[in-house]
Amino acid sequence: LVDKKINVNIKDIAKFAGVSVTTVSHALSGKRHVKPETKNKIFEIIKENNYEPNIIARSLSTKESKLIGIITTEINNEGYSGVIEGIEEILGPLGYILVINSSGYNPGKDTAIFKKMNSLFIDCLILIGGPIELDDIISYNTRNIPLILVNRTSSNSSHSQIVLNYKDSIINAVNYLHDLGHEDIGYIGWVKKNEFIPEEKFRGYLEGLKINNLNDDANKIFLKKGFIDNGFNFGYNFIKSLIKKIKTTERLTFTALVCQTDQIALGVLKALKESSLNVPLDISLIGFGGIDLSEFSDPSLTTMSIPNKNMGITAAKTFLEIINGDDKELNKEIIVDTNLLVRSSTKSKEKS
Amino acid sequence: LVDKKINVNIKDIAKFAGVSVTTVSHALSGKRHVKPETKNKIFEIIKENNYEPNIIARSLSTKESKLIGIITTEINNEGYSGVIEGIEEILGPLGYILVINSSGYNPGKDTAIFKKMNSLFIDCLILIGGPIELDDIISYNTRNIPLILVNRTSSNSSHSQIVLNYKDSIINAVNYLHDLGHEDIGYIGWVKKNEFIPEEKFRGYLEGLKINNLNDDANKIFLKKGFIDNGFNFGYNFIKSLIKKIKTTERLTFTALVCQTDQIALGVLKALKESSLNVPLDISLIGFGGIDLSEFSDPSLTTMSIPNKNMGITAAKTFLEIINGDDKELNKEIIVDTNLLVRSSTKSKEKS
DNA sequence: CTGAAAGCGCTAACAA
DNA sequence: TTGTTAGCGCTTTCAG
Repeated sequence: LVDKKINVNIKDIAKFAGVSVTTVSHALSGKRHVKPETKNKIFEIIKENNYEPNIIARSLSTKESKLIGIITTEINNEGYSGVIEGIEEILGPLGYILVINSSGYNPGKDTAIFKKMNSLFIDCLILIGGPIELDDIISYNTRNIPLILVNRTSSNSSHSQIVLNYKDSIINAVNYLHDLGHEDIGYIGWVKKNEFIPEEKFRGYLEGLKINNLNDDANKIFLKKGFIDNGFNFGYNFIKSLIKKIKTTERLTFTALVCQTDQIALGVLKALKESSLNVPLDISLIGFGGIDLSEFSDPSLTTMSIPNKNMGITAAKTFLEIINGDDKELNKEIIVDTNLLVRSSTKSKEKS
Repeated sequence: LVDKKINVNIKDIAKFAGVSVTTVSHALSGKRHVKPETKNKIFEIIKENNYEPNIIARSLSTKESKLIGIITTEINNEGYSGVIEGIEEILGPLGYILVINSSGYNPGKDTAIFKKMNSLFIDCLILIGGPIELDDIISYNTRNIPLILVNRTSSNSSHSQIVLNYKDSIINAVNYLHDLGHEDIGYIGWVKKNEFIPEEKFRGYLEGLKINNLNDDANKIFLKKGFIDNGFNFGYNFIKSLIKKIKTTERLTFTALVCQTDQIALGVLKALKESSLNVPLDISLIGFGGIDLSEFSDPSLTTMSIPNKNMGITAAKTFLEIINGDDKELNKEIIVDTNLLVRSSTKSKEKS
């Protein structure tokens, strides 16, 4: 199907300009001086013929590609596409092209993708989300390109990472609720082995309680063991069955609830409303993420917002620093903070 | 920085196996018979050495790449990343890798990106969103790869397209509102020269009125000329100033409003609520898109939902049909329908 | 059933 | 300031 007929190539340009391919190559790259007149003529001919250097051939020769590999657990994820947007904002204008594949949550899939991308001579691999395990990928990194993790951590140290301060973020959330006068602060979420982020958030909750001289109480902690694939439903169903169980709504063990994600918070919100519980009058709710949705729910959600696009920008800049910098430091770690967005799902608890 | 040290290559494998590179190549591609024992030995050695064929070198030779180029106006767009998700779901398991760049709304940028991607020997270009203009891209398609448009149309015919039935969708929306008893159905949105989709939607509105024997009334049509960069704000501000102008809310010219996008609808909704107008009691609202947000607003939004992921899946399958099919048809057109999602922002108008 | 060798379009070492 | 040429890792024609 595809025609084998090719575009005009460097040899053609050289011929038209009456110079050697080397000269054309150097006129293009600027890696050695070319007489201005020659250069001008070459560029003229390039323009005339709409010549575009062949990236593939160049890469085969240089083992570099101006390609940025991105492996993400899911592409259709507001936060992750925000990160990608940030990466592209910085690297796009510099001529980089993004090569993207998603690994789902299948173990080993990311490694398989990376092997392929490696053979594309990508200049950098950015991993967005995913498990702690990274050894395989590192072992296949035969060209020692920079590895940058976003929303993903690893015990291994031969990579850089842009990481949210999950623990402190949740501590801030607890502080904020306590400042509002809440003493009975609950937590809803999930944890899973080898999933760093949920664990870290929960740790923040416990630490936040301690800091505020509050006791952790199993009756206020709703922690599912294992992965949740739909936060909305999880939050919604959880509250529904909780309320069913306690029959009378008087007996809720908490006046404020820290939700591991905005999605969970929104599900919780919906269920509470359906049970005629008012947010924030009866229950204060705080989410995590700052997804678009959180602004438009009713009431709008107070949340710890993640600067996704900025994290992408930071990842891109980190890459540039690594390849341009003097130190060639390969394992930078950059901590990013969330912002507390105070909206309408939290309220001070005055009556006691 | 990057080590020039390379991976094990086909020559190494050939040497280890005691055969020629040709044989290894053919064992891999299956394009000519290789003695089973030889084949087994080759695969054994490949496995032992974690050999991964170099895509770059292969592409340079074959002018094909197993790369799918995607150019989109914006990557961080719920609908578009839904499309991309669908594409990847089909093509990922087949070994394709996505190469993505966004053009913003800069004229000509898509062409520049395509020239680059073309030199990467992408096997297919999928364009998600963007203007009608396509001639430049087509003229640079020197390898005659399939061009597939999603959420984008063009007068040119040397491409395939997956296109929503915008007009009929809006007609359905109008029908639905009329069935609910509404006679005063308004429209809010924008149009712009060379932007097919907004125009087509508006046309659907006018046609819907006609079908239902309703008159189009300039007082019910709120159409901004020119691009809107924030639908929420547009809808919100528009209603705010409208209500300010008419002073008394009694004099709204419509009892139901067709909104060009969900974003606009949500902005309108917010403004109406702030003016103590009840949706759907006072005003019925219908959106377009079916974005996540639309489900969680209060009231939840009745909307014509776009099957984004399915459109991506359809685009991917169209590509496969083109390259595998017998007819090699290069200009398929596939029409996709929206679904009317009846939720809580619309209500029958009984009193008159 | 298998190999040798040319060639894809570019870069860069070496030479001038 | 410029050119010659080998080579990147693969596919494929032609020849056995």
